[in-house]
This record gives sequence, C-alpha cells and structure tokens, in this order.
Amino acid sequence: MPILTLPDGKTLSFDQPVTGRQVAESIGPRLAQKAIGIKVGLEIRDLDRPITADATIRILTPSNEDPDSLFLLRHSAAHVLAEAICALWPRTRLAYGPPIDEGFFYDMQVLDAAGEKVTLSDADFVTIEKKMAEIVKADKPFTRCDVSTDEGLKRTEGDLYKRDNAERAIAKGSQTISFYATGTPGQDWEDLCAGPHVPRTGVLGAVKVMSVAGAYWHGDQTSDQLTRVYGTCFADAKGLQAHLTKLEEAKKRDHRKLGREMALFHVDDENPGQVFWHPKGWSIYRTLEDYIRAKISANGYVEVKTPSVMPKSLWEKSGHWDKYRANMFTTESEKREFALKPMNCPGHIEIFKQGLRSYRELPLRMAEFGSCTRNEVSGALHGIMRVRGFVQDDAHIFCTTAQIPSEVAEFVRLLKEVYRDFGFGDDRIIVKFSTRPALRVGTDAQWDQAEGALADACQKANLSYIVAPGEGAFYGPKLEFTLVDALGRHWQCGTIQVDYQLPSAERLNATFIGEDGTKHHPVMLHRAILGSLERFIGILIEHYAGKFPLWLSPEQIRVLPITDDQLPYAREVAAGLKAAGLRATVDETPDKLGAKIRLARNDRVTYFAVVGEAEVTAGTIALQNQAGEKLGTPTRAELVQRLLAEVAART
RNA sequence: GCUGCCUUAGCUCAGCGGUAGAGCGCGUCCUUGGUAAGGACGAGGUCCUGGGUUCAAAUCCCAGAGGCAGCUCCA
Repeated sequence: MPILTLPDGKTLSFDQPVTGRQVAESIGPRLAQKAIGIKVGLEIRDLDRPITADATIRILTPSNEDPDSLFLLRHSAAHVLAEAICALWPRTRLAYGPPIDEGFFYDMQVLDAAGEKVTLSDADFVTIEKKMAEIVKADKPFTRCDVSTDEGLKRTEGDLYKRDNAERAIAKGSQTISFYATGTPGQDWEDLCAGPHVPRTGVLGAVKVMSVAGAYWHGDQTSDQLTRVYGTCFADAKGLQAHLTKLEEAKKRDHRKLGREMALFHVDDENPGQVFWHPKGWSIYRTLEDYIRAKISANGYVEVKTPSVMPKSLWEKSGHWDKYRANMFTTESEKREFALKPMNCPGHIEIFKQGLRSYRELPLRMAEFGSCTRNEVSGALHGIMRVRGFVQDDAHIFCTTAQIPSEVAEFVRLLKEVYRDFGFGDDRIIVKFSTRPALRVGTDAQWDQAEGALADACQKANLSYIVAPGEGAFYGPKLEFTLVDALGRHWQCGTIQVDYQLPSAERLNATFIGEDGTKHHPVMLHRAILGSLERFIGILIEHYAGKFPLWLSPEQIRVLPITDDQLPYAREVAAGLKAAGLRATVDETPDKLGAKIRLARNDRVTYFAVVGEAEVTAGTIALQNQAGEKLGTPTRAELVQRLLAEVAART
C-alpha cells in the first residue's frame, strides 16, 4: 500500500504497487505523456518498474536544468550511440557507457567485419549521428528484461567486457542480471545494463557525438586500450545549442590563444612546460605577487627564499626520494647528486632548524614564492595551467597541536578574502575535505583533532564542504579549494594540509623548546591560496576572457590622438598617468581613429582616452572603456583620481 | 607515459604527386582622418625532423620530435 509524497508535500496513496507511469497518469495525462522516469527517494527509476513501499517521489520530465533528467536522457543516449555503432560495425565489443557531467561516453572496441580494430575519427561522426537519428526517429521502446544470474552469464558468453560487467554485478550481490533492448528483447538490439532508461528512443531529440579518445579498461594502463566515444544529449535542441555555444565561448577564452594574441607569454616547443613571460604577462604576474605579498605580510607571515637545487640527501630524509623521485629533475656535481626542488617544505624546515626555536615563536608562518620544478609527463602539460616550472604562493605554518584550529580558521578567512578580490564569492568556491586514508601515520587522536579543526574552520568561515573519505595524504587530512569560473568550470587552487610527519624525528627532525623546557616537534600546515601563479593567471585569463579588471590589467589605459598634432599632448597625458603609478601607453601609429579604437579594443586595453583638438584646448580627455561605452570628458587630474580609485577598489 | 588526431609565412588557415598560396600582422610611402579596418607597394617559407617509394613528394609510406583531446597524474 505505498503512500507517495510529491515534491510539493502532497501525498498519493495506492492500494497496490504502482509504476511510475501510473503515478504520473494519476496526476495528469500531460505529465504522463511527458514523463521519462521517476525519482524514488534518491534513486532514479524506469517508469514501468513497480513501487512497493512508501517514498518521496518526483516525476522526471525532459529538462536542460534538472541533473536527474539529464542523467537519464544521457544514459539512454549512450545506448543509442552504442546501437548505432553496432549497426555500422556489427563485431564491435561494448564495455561501459555511463552519463557524465556534460554528456556521456561509451567505451568499446570497434571491430570491422574482418575483426580488425577500427579507428573512429571525426569523419565517422556524421555517419554515426545519422544512424542514431534513425533509431531516435523509429521511437523504439527501451524494454527491460531481468534474467537469472546464470542466464545473464550465458547471454554474455564470449563477450569479454560485458561478461566482466555481469560477473562484477554478481560479485556485488545482484540476484538478477538486467538487459535493455531498444524494441523487443531477444529480437532487437540489447545491452547488458542496470538502467534506468527513458521509455522510448523518441525523447532523445538533441544528441550529438562530440569526440573520440583512448581509455583504459578499468582505467588500468596495463589493460586493454579501448575507444571512448564522447557524446552529449539535452532535453531539446535549444539546450544542446546552448552547450555548444558555451564550448565555443570556452575556446575563444582559451588562455593559450589569448596569451599569444595579447602577447602575455609563450611556451617554447623545445622546452615543454616552461613559461616565458613577456612584458604584459609579467605585469600581471608581478601585480599578483605584490598583492599576495602585501596580504600575507598583513596577516603575520614572514617571507623567505630557498634554493632551487638541493642535495639528494635532503630529499632522502624528507621522503621525497622514495615517493616523488619520478617527478624530480636531477643533476650532479663532483659526484654528488642534486635535485631541483618540486616542493618548498624541506627548505622551510631547514630555515626553521637554524638555531634554537622557542614555543614563543609559534605559530611561525613562513611564506615563499617558491619556484618549483616537477618533471610532469608530457601528456599532462597544458598551456600555463599545468607546467614543469612554476611558482607557488606557498607557506608553512609551524605551530603546536593546540594552535591548529585557530591557524586553519585564520587561513580560510584569508583565502576567502583573496578569492573575493578576484570576483570569486562563496558561491564560486567548492571545498573538498579529504579525511584519513587507510594507510596512514599518526594516532587516531591526532587525526580526530586535525580533522575536527579543518571541519570547524570551514563552518566558522561559512563554507560548506564535501567530504572525500580516505583521500587525505598519509600524513594528514587536507582541504582543497576549487574555484568555479565565469563559464562554470572548476579549477583547484588553494589547499591546507596538516602534517605531523615531515617535522618528526624520523624525517627532518624540527624541534622547538616548549614551555616545559623540553624539545617538541612542531606541527606543519602546508598551505597555498592561489596554488601556482602560472595556473592562477591562466584561470584569470579564461575567467575574465582577457578583459582584466583595472588593477590587474597590463595596459590600463591607452591614449589615442586623433591626428599627429595631438601627439605631444597625448604623451603628456600618458606621462601624467604613469607618474601616478598607472600603466598607460600612447597609440603613435598613423592610423585613423576608427582603426586605433578597434586595435585598443582587440588588445583588451581596459580604458582608452581619445584626444583631439577640443580636448587639448580644454585640458581633458574623452574616456571610453573596453566595451566601448563613453564615460565623459574628465580633466587629466580627474582621470588620474578616477583610475586610482578603481585600482584601489579592485573592481 | 598510453591511444587517436594534428604540424605549410609572426598568427589563422587553404593547397594534398608536377613552379609555395590567402587573410590578418609586419615594413616603406601616400593620406592628417572625431569613435570597431583609408590607400599603394614590399619583405617574409628547412611546407616539423630523418629515412623510404617515385622521373617527380608539402602531398604517399615508415620512424622520431612537438602540439591538441582523452586516459593516468596533478598546483
């Protein structure tokens, strides 16, 4: 006798088990027609599976905003993709095809009639999409068929990957094995699948094959390499189009493209993963570095600088030689081995260990714009976001166990303050809290305290977090801060990690004299706000689409004389701005005003000032912003004041 | 690192067995023009590298390097 609670709180009661479709029909015929699935509690289900127990339910209809609806549509679209490819290459062996954030993929081995591997390329997409459109147009029902585990194993006999899936399902305790046919089971195409699916292929109007890539079976490098076909599906063509437009927009904002166009930096082909900063890019970099330097200085940090090259012996003691060797560049001199530092922590401990430390010096917040070099595999490199040489806004806080809560809380507060200055408010920060892993060092009491401090700090800072159980480092729990940019993309930046291990006697043996007059090991908090400056600038370029706010802008204002007659005045205006600490230039080309404006806007100059005869006479300039909005004709003094105020406000 | 695709002028790209091309940018000259491209002329190439096939290779084949996407990893 299920009693079902609807999202608005209304309840429906039934005398006997009902299907989702019957529930929808009892609410209204139009809803029943539109329904593609039902959410029972937290589980999304097919419309025609019976509901036997009380539950809160929600009827799912096609929607571009509802993640549950998209999940269902995309899961079914993956089947249609697989069916289409199987129709074109009947010997294809399917592996696994789940919905993902922006669509779905299907891993498979595509085989031709001779059993040879087929490599799919963009050229095949049209053919596949055409086949998919046929299947959608045929409006075939998704039909579920549950069979016994024995029968399930029999049906997947000889189908390597599906057989494996069935075995895994049984190992996890499945009593039956389910198949979904598009049409009639045993007659039409079918696929081993747990479901759920939409009722008919006809609701999958807006599907698209996006790309192909390689992927490993079970993500295991030593296992079979499969073809992964990516696709996406939306409730309607409008949703799909909006998605494609967003991808286009992301491509336009690509920091590698803008970095070249705006002459910010380059990465040399012969020197992968190393950034050459050009004057304008370096201007952004220095603004960022100066900003962080001022912030941490105001928050009780001291700044240090440690060497890039450090001896193997140090890395052995720190444990990096064991755990991180593959990612380190090494070198040698006079038969001694050295490594370029991949992290700054051992260097900071070396400084901490000079002389005797007293508990009175704690917490000691030691910061460094630390140049790190890591030998990342070539495939991992990406523009300036993922490089081999980068600088972290790193710091290590040496403190006592008792100081952990306040230090973490203080850090989270500072981090929020910094992120806000770049336009990332609370709603654009995602916090991941990684807790104790199975393999770990330290006592449970230490872990309890460290985890409690991290959770507490987030609550105090009004930041909600998602827990990643068991994902902490072996030496301590950590928080990771991810920014959501203007296009909704995620970028992990800040972090804070609790470490009892590195300062311990077994590792680098840092000590201080406590109140009791005996030696103690400090706790170390590894923390960064921006992460790497290179990566953060890459994020900012894409977030702002190259149109930096005034305080970060490499060219804050360009003066555009209408004719050469105004050149001397234009130079005076620019000189006045520069004297006030602003980044100003003059367009000295012989172009017409229209061309100068076009160039200034293409260069993403934040403001430009037109000066003609009228302005020279009046001692003013005609101000305009990047978007081309006219902002009046302030005097030179008013202009300086106005720009300085905007820089100070960081807007 | 693995799989796939790509590599032609500074940039974006066309050409795909038979003399190396376009637009933008760059240089020189003319033009002194009030809000998103004024005009003329010119310079600029190891068609990624090495090997092979061919009378002939930017073009076809093989290997390598680098780039891109994904996988894995990660700031």
